[in-house]
Amino acid sequence: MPEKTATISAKVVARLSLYRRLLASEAAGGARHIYSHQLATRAGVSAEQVRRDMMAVGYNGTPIRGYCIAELMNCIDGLLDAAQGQNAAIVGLGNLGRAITVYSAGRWPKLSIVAAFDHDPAKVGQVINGCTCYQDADIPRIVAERNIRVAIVAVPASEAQKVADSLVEAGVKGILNFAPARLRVPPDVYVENMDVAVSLEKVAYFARQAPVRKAAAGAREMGSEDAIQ
Amino acid sequence: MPEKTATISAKVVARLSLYRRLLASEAAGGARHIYSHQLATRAGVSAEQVRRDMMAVGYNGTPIRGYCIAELMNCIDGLLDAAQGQNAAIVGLGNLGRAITVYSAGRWPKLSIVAAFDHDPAKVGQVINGCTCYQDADIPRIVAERNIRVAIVAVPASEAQKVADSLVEAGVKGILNFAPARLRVPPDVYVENMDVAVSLEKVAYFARQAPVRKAAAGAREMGSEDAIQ
DNA sequence: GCCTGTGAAGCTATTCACAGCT
DNA sequence: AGCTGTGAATAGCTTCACAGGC
Repeated sequence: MPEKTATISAKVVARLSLYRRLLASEAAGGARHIYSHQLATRAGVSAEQVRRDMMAVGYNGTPIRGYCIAELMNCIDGLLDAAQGQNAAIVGLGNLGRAITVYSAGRWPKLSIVAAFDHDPAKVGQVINGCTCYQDADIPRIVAERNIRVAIVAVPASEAQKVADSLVEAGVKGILNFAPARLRVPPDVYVENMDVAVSLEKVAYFARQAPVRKAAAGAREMGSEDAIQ
Repeated sequence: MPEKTATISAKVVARLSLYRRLLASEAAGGARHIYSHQLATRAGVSAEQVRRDMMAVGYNGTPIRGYCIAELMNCIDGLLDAAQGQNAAIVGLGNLGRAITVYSAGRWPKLSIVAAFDHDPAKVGQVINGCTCYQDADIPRIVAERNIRVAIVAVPASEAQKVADSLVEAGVKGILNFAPARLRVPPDVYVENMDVAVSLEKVAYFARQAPVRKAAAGAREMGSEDAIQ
């Protein structure tokens, strides 16, 4: 088995993360086994999709009881979690940064936000759920000291690139970017954009495309989805 | 009657939204025209991708100067914006809800968050950037009164489904969901999940793959839509 | 040259369909 | 019966490659 680990696609990783959370909730409810179609329903995907993903993780269920929840969770843990744990940092302690920091605290055994950074000196020294806020100028030092490879960027768009540069320079290899800006990073750095503006416009667009209910006699804004161009 | 324009795919809509923002910034900088490769660089996609998207919107540039920024923006506006404007609501005024509300205020001419809801009576009556907070029990009334079709869910996972149900019941057709839960909604309601936990685990995973990854493969992804569903 | 627009090819992701198991 | 695992087919998305224009 000298074969190198085939890297799993981003979509599969995302679903595995979701499955894991759903499985934990099932386990907490006392369930021991689960069928692909059950997990699929909870995740909002098809049963075949779930089974394909099981192929990707290399876990086999049995036709008789489906998947053993505990085993499957272990299997997913083995793929998604760093064996020795990972440290993360967050830059920007506005409302958004605080929300994420609070939400993340203690949520993962193998991944912790261990440092926060902000430009505002008034925030430096604050401690949120055990995570200390440092001056943003200290990014290079702290990131190196704590061996931080994962960062969350929650600063205004105008500062995002600058922040990303210093993070990357300090050794960060993955960035979760909430700033409404596209970051330029070297090809070995993974960036995931959480662009609220884009997503909201998308939702607004598809909300308008929603089929008009037949029963409603007086739907009033019939013209609105007429296409442009 | 003329057949309605084939609905544009979610990915294209997401990129158009991004293009529009980038174009606005270019226009603010005094530019009049832009080439596909320039827009592509700013958006982090390929030039061919940009040209394909132009086909989707039905806008033509010229080989000599590329795309006229003003015309292109108008064209995208015509596709993404509701002619008569859209009202949105946000449920949950914790750190995250406040961050989004503040960020969104006045950002779009054709889309506004006109109401907020929270379970906590202490928050009811607060006004954030002109957006009043109501008791969550008032969702049906206010959503109907203000003709709200778009909603942002920023409540804890345990309450998300309940909130979604009342929103949908009141007529909402699109939901941007920040709660780490999968919502069950009728098929005519569009849901976009912004799952921070999933995205952060994804980033952590690929940050670890970084040393092994081939340098040639740039991380190109759009938004969070490649999540599940 | 360097641009756009686009058929065709290439990839990736998802679903279909069914063999095999218990 | 109902399940899993998976080849095959399908659908969707992105890139290639090149024609056509200035």
